[in-house]
Amino acid sequence: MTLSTHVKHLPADERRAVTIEAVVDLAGSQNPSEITTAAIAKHMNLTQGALFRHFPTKDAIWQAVMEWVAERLLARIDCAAQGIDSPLAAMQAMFMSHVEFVAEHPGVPRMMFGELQRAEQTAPKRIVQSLIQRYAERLHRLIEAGKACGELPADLDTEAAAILFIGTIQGLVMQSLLAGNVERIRHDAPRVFAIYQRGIRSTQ
Amino acid sequence: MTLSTHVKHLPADERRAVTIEAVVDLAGSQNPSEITTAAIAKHMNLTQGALFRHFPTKDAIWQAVMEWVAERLLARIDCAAQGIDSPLAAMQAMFMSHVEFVAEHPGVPRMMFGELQRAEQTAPKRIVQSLIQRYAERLHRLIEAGKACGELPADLDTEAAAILFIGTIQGLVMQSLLAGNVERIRHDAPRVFAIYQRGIRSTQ
DNA sequence: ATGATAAGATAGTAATTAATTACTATCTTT
DNA sequence: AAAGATAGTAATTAATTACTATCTTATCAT
Repeated sequence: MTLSTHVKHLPADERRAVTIEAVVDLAGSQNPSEITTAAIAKHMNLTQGALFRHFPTKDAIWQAVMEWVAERLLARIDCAAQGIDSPLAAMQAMFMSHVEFVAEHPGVPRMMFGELQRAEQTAPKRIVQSLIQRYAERLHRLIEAGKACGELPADLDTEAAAILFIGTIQGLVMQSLLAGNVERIRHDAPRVFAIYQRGIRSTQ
Repeated sequence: MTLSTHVKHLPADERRAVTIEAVVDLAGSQNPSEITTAAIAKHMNLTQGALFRHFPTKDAIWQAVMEWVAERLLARIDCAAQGIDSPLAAMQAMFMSHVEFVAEHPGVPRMMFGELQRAEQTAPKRIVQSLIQRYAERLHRLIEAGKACGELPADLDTEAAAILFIGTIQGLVMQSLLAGNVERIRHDAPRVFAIYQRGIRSTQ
């Protein structure tokens, strides 16, 4: 009975999880700002109105999605960097795991960029801001550690290096949007990171 | 009389120019995908319906805006690089003039990114794609010239270097969206470019 | 001056959107 | 097995959207 394909009537928390999954999925193939509640519902075989049994507003859906993204992305990069002694190697592991995350969920960076663009200070926008801040903190710490152990030059501009780290991934995303090909990200990432790495390592 | 502040009843081509200006302006302070024809008209002291005297559809407005952007941006970077013998110095001049353009019109990179995100192949999206392709061509030529004259290492990954060049600017834009401060771009640009430059110059 | 015409205002339309409603089906607990 | 709680449906709402039809006004060549 429970094994039957009758997957309607999910418990509320599962339904919310499925909703988040649907939004992340949709954002991978269409402009996040054009995702309607009707489209979300259709993608998960539900009626549009039923969504509002689980979320009070559409903004609350976006909030839940961005919370999911923030939690998962930070967990991924933390896990990737864990146990790596060399700060530079840890940064590379962070970069690659971030890129892998983006390749699995290409809608993620577009959703984040889309939220940042909003003029009003909405809840989802604040979540993205805090995510990027926490991300930058991790980078700052690693870069400073790299200076301390001599892997990175002491006069390296920490803030600029962090900005460029994130921008590098944005560049890869833009390239994949241009080519209409998500797979490219995985292919280009090591090549682009190699240049970034030389940029922060080289003295003078 | 013509000197009076009564600037209603503009000739059609001037009205179109003012419309483009209004859209570029609005995109600097709000999500481009949320710019309505009513908002455009209000920003230029016109009624919403009057816009359609000069553009057949809203998409035609975006098309005109993106044509304006493509023309101006390419002209700016071409002008900046002109007469500079050193390819590396020319790239730096391109970068700085691009950043200056973005700082003057912060809506531009967001409009471009927004257009690229659209799933359908619209006219404005095609214009953006062609703009970035032409941009990348110029970068490829400069990088190859840099290799030829010995300013850049022969084994530098040209394509990756071009991707990173554009991504670097995207990173600056994202930072300004985070901080809600456009001025930051001008301040951060030289610092970030310095790292990029070391990345493409350094061998191994 | 005056009439032709280009440009703008006003007041619509149809379609789409997020959200709400009344009602029904299903699960869970006693 | 009855009863209450939870989840879903289908239809409808008000607001917003791009776009249009009709009337009015300004501009300019003659």
